[in-house]
Amino acid sequence: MGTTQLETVPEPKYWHLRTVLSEALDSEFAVGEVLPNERDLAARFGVARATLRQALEQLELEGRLQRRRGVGTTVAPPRIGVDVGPADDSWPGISDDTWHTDDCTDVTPPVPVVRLLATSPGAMVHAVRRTRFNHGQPVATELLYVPAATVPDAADSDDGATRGRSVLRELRQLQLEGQDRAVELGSAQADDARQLDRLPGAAVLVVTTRYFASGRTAAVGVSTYRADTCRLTFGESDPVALMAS
Amino acid sequence: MGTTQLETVPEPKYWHLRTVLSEALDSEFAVGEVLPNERDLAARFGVARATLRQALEQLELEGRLQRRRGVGTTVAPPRIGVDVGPADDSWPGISDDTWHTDDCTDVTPPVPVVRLLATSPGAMVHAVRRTRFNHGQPVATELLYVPAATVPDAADSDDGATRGRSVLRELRQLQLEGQDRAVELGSAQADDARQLDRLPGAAVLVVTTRYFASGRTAAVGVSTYRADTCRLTFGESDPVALMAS
DNA sequence: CAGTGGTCTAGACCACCCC
DNA sequence: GGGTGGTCTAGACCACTGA
Repeated sequence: MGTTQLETVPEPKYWHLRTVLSEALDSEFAVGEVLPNERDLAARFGVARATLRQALEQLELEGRLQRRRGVGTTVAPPRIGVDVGPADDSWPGISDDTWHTDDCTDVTPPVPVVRLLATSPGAMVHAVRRTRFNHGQPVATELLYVPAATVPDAADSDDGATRGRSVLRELRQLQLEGQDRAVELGSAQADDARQLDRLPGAAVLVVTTRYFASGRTAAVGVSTYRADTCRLTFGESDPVALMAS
Repeated sequence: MGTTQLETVPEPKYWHLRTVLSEALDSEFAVGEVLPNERDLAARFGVARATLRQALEQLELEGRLQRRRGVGTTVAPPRIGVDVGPADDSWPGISDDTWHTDDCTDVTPPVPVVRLLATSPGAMVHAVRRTRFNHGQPVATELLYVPAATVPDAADSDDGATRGRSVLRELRQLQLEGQDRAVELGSAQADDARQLDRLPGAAVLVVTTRYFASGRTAAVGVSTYRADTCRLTFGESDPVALMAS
């Protein structure tokens, strides 16, 4: 990549740097290739390391770069499209092996979830923790909140994962009447970050799903997707359009 | 909080700061209230200003804070939910006054859009630029790419906005056969940033919509939503569930 | 004008990975 | 080990806002 001069314009240096690097990535680097380290790059562009890092952070947020401590900065592959319904797999993860059930505990859900579930404050619900994999990499973690009233027959096994699967099995026996979703930006808490192989505070897309059954909100799922590597897709709203490549 | 780890893991200062500030926002501040300036806050917590800013950036990304140069840092209101279909308003913005048509030009669309439209590379298409408002504030900008073949009768007016409305009118006369969407994280380019009253590089949610008609992709919309203030909602997939508050 | 957040610098040390 | 990115500091100056 050429060491272009940074002319003095009203444009911030880090932003100009981002553009220059972005173009270099397009033309001179292959996916997976390792970039020079930050100190060298900063010297090459004649800026402080902090300024260079601002540009790299932008590019990482955009899914162009992947940085790993102790390893280096590499060119990221294009984002993977992960389907986030609403599709045929009405209940969460039915007929799908992309989700792995990790655990199930009984908790008092956070306030926003209580509002969606319309349970009484302080009431305990099942919380099934799952991880979604794609090409062997974890792309999302999820907490599925299921009031005990929704799944009266769920087994009370000792093993959390087994118990979680039992809750899910019960769920699928219900007639799903509808669902709705919301997507917003968040930052990964410590535990989510660890599961997603990211640092705390990493940008994530939070998908909140409400599942309706028996005329009320039967469950609420809060899924946390890596924002750098994922593009959330919402399937065709009409089956006609399946031909487009 | 009782559960201490066996070995106290060194949590980054900025992350701890984020947590402390977040709790303070919950308990001691009202929406719209102005925080102390960054230099004072940094001194109060005994950290460098850059470290404090890292914490503030997190909170701003999460939609908890709003910072404006020359003014100060204020407590942000809860995110507004903006509907992003697929709803009855099948074609973009039909029966909706939340969108304002700004302009219409003929361009050769960027490569990803060309791929979605399946037009020949280098072919010109109409590009309608619109802005979405919510409570008087701009929340999104959009570029709607419409191949000339889709809207043969669109007026060739001089005024860009009039021309854009003409293209949209033509669109709505077509039978919409379906649409699909994708959501991903991006950073605002200079012009989008200006329209959204943000700085370049601000985090945005990019919604890409394909509209299908006449057995092919009739239009592609690329909408850019402010990630700090918006929660994208996807309407009920079944009308049964309209009772939940 | 004074005060705010935004940008930038030149260092330092730490946590992690791999050889 | 030596090399990487991650955190942190203590300054400086700039761009913008509003009185």
